[in-house]
Amino acid sequence: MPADPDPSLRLLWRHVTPAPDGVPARRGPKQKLTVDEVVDAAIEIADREGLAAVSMRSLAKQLGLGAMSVYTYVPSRNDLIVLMVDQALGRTELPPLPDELAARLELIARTQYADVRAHPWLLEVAGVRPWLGPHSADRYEWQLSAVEGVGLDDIEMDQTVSLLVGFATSIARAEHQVRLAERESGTSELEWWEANSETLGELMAHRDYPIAGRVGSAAGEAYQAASDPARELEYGLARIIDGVLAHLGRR
Amino acid sequence: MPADPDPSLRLLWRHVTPAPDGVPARRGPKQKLTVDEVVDAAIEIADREGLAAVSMRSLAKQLGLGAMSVYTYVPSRNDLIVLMVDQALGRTELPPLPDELAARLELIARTQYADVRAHPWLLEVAGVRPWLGPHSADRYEWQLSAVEGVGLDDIEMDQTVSLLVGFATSIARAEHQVRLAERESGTSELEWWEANSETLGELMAHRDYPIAGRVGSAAGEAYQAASDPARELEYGLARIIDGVLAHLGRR
DNA sequence: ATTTATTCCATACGGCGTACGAAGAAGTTA
DNA sequence: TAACTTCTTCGTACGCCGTATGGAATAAAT
Repeated sequence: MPADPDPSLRLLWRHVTPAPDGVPARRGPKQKLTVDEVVDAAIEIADREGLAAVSMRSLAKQLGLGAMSVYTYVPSRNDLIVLMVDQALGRTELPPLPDELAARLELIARTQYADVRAHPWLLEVAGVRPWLGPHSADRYEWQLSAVEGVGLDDIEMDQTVSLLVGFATSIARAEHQVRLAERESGTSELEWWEANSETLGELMAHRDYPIAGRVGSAAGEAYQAASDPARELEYGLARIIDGVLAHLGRR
Repeated sequence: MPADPDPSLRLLWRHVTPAPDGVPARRGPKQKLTVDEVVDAAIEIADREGLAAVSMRSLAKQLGLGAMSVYTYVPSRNDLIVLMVDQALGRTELPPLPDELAARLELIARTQYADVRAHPWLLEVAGVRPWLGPHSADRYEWQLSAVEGVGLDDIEMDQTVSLLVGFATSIARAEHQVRLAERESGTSELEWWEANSETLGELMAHRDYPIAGRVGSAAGEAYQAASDPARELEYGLARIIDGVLAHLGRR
């Protein structure tokens, strides 16, 4: 006998299941809001101030509810986050797939990158079950369809999609870490460097970093910053696509 | 006039700087412990129970101190985490570099993967400044030396290292997410699937997922789990290395 | 009209990081 | 030696957090 199913699953798929039974006819007072409105409000806060700012109390205030009333819409904060993820993914329409395989691979990565940049708090989600909501499922189907029929076996299709998505996410994450640190500390990256580069140089002078020193300053000059995510995306994507195409060509 | 330098910087490099001035001769009572002992204890907790379990109170208890006494060693929890990162990275000796370029690229990724698996809480670190401690600097120098003199320009060297490290990290992260969810929810991945696969199947039946359905079950059979990080690492790494070599061959 | 299920919410509990200030220890100075 | 200064240790407290509990109001079912 399996344990009870996760309650958030039915909540996730609430829009695709028809009415659960003939007439629901709930008893008590009508709810003031819908689950969608609650989740949208949470997404709005997270977009603006990060996932940490989505507390049950702040969300309740935004909705004009008492703190505990949120729990009549959503069983817990973790479940709320699961709903936020799927709802946020549902906001972007999946673009049509181009004819060229390379362009399709690129599109998988760029779509992921764009979505994660639109909702950077997606990168802060941790400790919840892998998202298996309708919009994530739609997206996975779309991603797989981009590599269907090109000569990859089923496992390789999954791995290729993972590779592209994982890479795009890791670029966005590096970028996000900087913003997060800026928000937490209250000082911008530039201010931090101005305040600390002298000290850092003095400390590092006790050791020898010939290559890192040369590469670091070349990168600093080229980027006018410590890193340039956009260029890293271009470079890595080009290498990965080449690698996948070479793999197929070898068949 | 730049702002004051970050105090955690001097703490990070405390072992490579010589004595700050002739004789330190601090006044008050001697400290019972050293910063290294404090950071080691924090790493021990994090290795065992995750970064969230490293609270100032739990750490103090482990050290036999009052909660606030920890602040005489370390200015804040965030600074502690910065020290933990660099100290943990210093635990692994950087292996010698092989002769073959492909093997060197592989080693960069595998070393990163192994370290992050040894200290999974590294993946939970967020909102702190990019680590610029002595051990991270050593590692960056080592990584760059693996791609030095192979025909990449300085920027590409940095990007190649980023690509490999980012990819290895993203694999480890996918793996860690599962463990984290297991710890948070108290149910294993297998239990969750047994409890929910039926419900999930019923919900997904309302939509059509032809490719995802086929690929998902193929992957499930091959992996005996929802995913297989080890194989994803092999696959992705092979593609990336091919891509980088092709890039060089084109010169 | 009564019962029952449901919403909304006030209160409270045990956690968190850390600001503040008191007590005592170990150097420096008179 | 005595007074002063600086530093460590730590108890207390503040304002956050997620959420358990239970009471009042509401609407459907009986």
